[in-house]
Amino acid sequence: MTRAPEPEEISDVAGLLEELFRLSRRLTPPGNYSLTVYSALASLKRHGDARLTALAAHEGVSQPSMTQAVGRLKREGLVQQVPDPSDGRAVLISITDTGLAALAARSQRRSEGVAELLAALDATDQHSIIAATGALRRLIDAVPDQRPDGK
Amino acid sequence: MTRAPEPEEISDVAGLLEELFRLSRRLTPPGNYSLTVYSALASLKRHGDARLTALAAHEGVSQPSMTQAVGRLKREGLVQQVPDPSDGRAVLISITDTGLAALAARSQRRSEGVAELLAALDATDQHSIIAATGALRRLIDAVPDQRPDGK
DNA sequence: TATTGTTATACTCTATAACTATA
DNA sequence: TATAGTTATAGAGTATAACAATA
Repeated sequence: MTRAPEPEEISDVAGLLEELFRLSRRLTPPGNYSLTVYSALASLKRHGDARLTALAAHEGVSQPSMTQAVGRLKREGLVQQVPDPSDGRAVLISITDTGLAALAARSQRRSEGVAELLAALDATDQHSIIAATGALRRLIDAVPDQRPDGK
Repeated sequence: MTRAPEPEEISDVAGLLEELFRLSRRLTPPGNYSLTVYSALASLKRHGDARLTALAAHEGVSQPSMTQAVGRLKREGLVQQVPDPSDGRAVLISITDTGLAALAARSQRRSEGVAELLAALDATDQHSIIAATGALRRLIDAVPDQRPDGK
């Protein structure tokens, strides 16, 4: 049980990740915020306040894209943007109570969708998925933040 | 080991799916085809020829969106589109050898990225992810195709 | 000079509505 | 009438390039 993953197992995982995107979209009704916007919001909740550049690097989008995403969140009161007292160039983005509530509502809806899907599986499958969530989260955390200029 | 999943476990899985999108984007260099385009292409390979409407329903996008996606794939020779002999209104989309090759090249690149990420995990995590791939694929297959009109 | 962030501009993806052709 | 698909149009998301302000 300590052998290294075989190439076929790795490509299985890679193919799976591709298909999971489809699932992720289906759990996101159109008309809501984009996946990126929510991902950024979730990141602010999980990791605390962040600079715009750091947020863009973490989400893997360009700085201007994040400027626009944050602009929208700001207009709708889900985040606040304050100047960084220690650096006149920088701004700090933080999630508001409204933002936390929006995130919670969305999580609730998504959980309901996932619960329905899980219910279609047998107990063995359910438990192997649940057993793998921690590992998958660590897999995601292994994704390095993008360097702004790709250097 | 046969108890039903608890609410917290379900929301863990749901939260994970949200974060997977970030990973998915990071595995997709910009400038390539969109995730949807590749998802449709993979679906054609896996399930065989399909009507445009069926493809749109399976991917969870509108019919016009799929018309455009297929149009692009057609222009670049990755799919073929032929009239359905049994129904003059319908068309059948099929993947070409060029399309299969493009899919294989992309899978190769993504597998390399996934291999790097997996290498950052310990053996226990690696194996719990690999052990869950079958179950996760069945979870995805449990997603119903979208009705064109949402009825 | 380098970094942080915004503005300008263009392209892709997506949706809804209106349309054509066939069942 | 209903269904399969396309065309028209608009809005969101994204990128690169050029810019302003600060370090």
